[in-house]
Order: sequence, then structure tokens, then C-alpha cells
Amino acid sequence: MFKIATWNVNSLKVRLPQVLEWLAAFQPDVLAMQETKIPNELFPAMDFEAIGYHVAYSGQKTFNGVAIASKQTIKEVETDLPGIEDPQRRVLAVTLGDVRVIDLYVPNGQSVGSEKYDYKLHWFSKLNHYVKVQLKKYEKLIVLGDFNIAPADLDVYDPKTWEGHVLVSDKERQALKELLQLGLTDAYRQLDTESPGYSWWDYRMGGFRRNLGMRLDLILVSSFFSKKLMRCQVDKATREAERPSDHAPVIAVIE
DNA sequence: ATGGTGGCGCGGCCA
Repeated sequence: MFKIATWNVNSLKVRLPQVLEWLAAFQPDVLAMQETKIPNELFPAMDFEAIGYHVAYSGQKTFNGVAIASKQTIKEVETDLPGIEDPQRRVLAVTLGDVRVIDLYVPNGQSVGSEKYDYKLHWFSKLNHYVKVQLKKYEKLIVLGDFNIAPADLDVYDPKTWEGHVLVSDKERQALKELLQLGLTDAYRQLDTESPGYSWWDYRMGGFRRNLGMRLDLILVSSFFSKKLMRCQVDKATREAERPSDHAPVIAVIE
């Protein structure tokens, strides 16, 4: 059995106690984190090692940042997409045994038509090329993280209001669709075709209390794993914690 | 109500 999780922690400095407590409770084999907002020299590696996790990380001050905690030793670390010069730390690919794991913090995009939106689409096209190559090399591939794209209207609390906006726009969804068509399956949606499965709720306007959420945090698996998927769920209880991240962890169980 | 909350870090950006 292989338990894998993704969680946008929105500052590892603030969330470290919650993350360590969560790891101890859920005992995933792998946790992919996003928005660590911490430079590598300040990454709290020893805190993870003390509870039995190896870590890899690619961070920067203030913004972005990705990290992986794994019970297995971490090999073949890559932190950049080929074909794009990008100081923003959003990618962390590692090999655990014979499993390739790619942790992503996809650009938010700000608003449709903005410079950041164009960057998001450009970044995603480079991602798709990278994953295509990775799939040829690794049969056992998992791509997970904060995609900042709600795949379909079912994944959005009020699709009418959001129509055409960033996070749900056609071009973003098309880019995600092209990623899936390379040979990946959206784990949550494969197992549950009806429940929204929100993983993010805006801090503002009582978003969580009113369940105004979106499913932005995805676990995509190659066909080798899709046949062995047992469970995929959102740990909504963690979003209810004192001083929570605006994202809840998503957990998949394989085999 | 063109807002709101939270993180970073101390003014204003980013989500």
C-alpha cells in the first residue's frame, strides 16, 4: 500500500507544527507541499527527519516554494522545467524507489488576459512537454500539487459567477486536459464522479463556513497506478483547524 | 460594498 498526499501549506514557517502533527497522524508515504515560502537555507529539515521523513525542497523567500517529505529515500531530484528560465520555485520532481513523483505549484494567473495569466499558460505548456518525456521514462508516475485550475464546473461552488475567470477559463482547462491526455488520471474524479471535493476555500467572505470552495489540488496518476487506486479524499477537518492554510490536504491510497 | 482575509514584512504585493 502506498499513501500519497498533497497540501498547499501557505507558509511552512506558520504551518510547521500542523504539518508535523498531520504527518504523524496520517502517516503518508509521501507528502508534496506547496507555497512553503521559505528559502532552502531555512528549511526545517531536521524537524521532518526527527519524525522519520526524508525531505527535498526547492524554496525561495516570501513566495512560492515546493517540498516533499518521504519515508523512502529521495533520488533524482529535479527543480526546473526544461525550456523555461524561471526564478519562481514551483517544481520538484523526485524518485522514490521506482516511483517518479512530480510536485507542482502551478501559477495562479491572477486574471484572464493579465501578464501572469500568459505566464501560467506558457509555464503549463512547458510542464506538459516535461511530463510527456517523464512518462516515457517512468511507468509509475504521480503528478500532484496545487494546479490552480478547477478541472470542471463540478469542481466550482458557483460556476455561473466564475465563468470565464481565472482558475476555470477554457485555456487553463484545455492545458490541464492536454496534460491528462498524455496518460494521466485525476484520482479523485476517477473514484467519485459526483462530489465536488473542494480542496481550497478563500479566507475572505467566510468562504469555508459557507463552503464556497474549489477543487484545485489534484493527484494525477499514470495508468499503472490508476488501476490500483483504492481511495482519494480531501481532509477537510484540517481546514477547520486554528489558523489553517486556505487549502486542505488531499490523500490518495494506491494498491 | 470594486470590498473581504491571511502571509510576508513593514509598504504593498500576492493569493
